[in-house]
Amino acid sequence: MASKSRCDVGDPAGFFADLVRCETRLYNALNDRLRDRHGIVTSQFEFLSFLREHPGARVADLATEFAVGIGATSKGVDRLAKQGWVLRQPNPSDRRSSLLTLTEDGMRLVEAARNTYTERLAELLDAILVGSPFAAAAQVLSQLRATLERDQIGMPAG
Amino acid sequence: MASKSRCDVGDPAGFFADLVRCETRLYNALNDRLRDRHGIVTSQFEFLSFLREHPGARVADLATEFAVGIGATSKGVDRLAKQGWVLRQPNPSDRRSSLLTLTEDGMRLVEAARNTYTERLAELLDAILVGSPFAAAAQVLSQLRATLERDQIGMPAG
DNA sequence: TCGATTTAGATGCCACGGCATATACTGTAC
DNA sequence: GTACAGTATATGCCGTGGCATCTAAATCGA
Repeated sequence: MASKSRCDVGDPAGFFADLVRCETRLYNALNDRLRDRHGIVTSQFEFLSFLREHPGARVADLATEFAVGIGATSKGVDRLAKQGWVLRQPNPSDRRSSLLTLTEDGMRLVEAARNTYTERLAELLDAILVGSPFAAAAQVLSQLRATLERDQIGMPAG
Repeated sequence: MASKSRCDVGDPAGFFADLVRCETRLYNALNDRLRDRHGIVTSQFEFLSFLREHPGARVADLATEFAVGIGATSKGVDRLAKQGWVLRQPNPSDRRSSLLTLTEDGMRLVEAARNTYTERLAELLDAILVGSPFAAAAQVLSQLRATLERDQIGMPAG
């Protein structure tokens, strides 16, 4: 029902519908588990995780990575800072921006949450990982993502 | 970078990250185009489109389909009704619920928006549809979606 | 038939993102 | 150096969703 796959070109609408539904449900399921165990939601985990891998990143870097508006990103960082997980340090080479780093608490949190996240995600995707052309799907999504990012498609205004 | 694809099981986290990023950007891009041309956003188009294909559906049917809370769905339907696109008709066999249908205006709107939607989506996915194992990816997503829906994973509370 | 449970949906409060705008700083032209 | 365009981000207003709660109606049990 979902993907009718006409011969030439596939079914973009069906593909996209499946994409959105999967994303929604997986995101919700991860939210539940992360909130339950660590008191954060997936979007917060993603911010923290990015900062763990990119210490000293700026607000704009987060906004670009996640295709979220700068304003929303700024507010999100504010909330993480208010919880004592993220530190804004003045940027010596540009006083308009701050360099963001995880605090000790933030580091501990993201390490713990990462286990939960990885584990839950493996559970959720387990059924699909075996006996499916999973690698092909991963490659398609990876390539699609790269194209969208290269062309800056879907970046919000603010 | 995105999907490192270990041999045995793939990279669930990378797969999911790509999934979310693609969904975000495609959704944003469709929002822009639909808002510009028809004054609605993708979530509204999806509701209207579902009602076109399922006249007489109830609020709970929309909530289940889109994995959105019942409360939020009720409010969304309210807004569509306030615009004169959706009609709530009393359900003769259960007075707690209403049967939802599109008005004439709603039908005209969804027909027009569907062209925009399909066309823009084809543009966005065009690069990926050629020269990629697209069918395999579609199949993986379709199967994943079916599994998540069967197990009612990721349904919000309200 | 009547009370208890369940179900459908509506509503209130809150968190969060989009967008527009304001603010502070930077680089550039003169 | 000073005005001016550009950049980085912070803030305010609004729309929307989650969750908890409320009501009405259906269903179940004795």
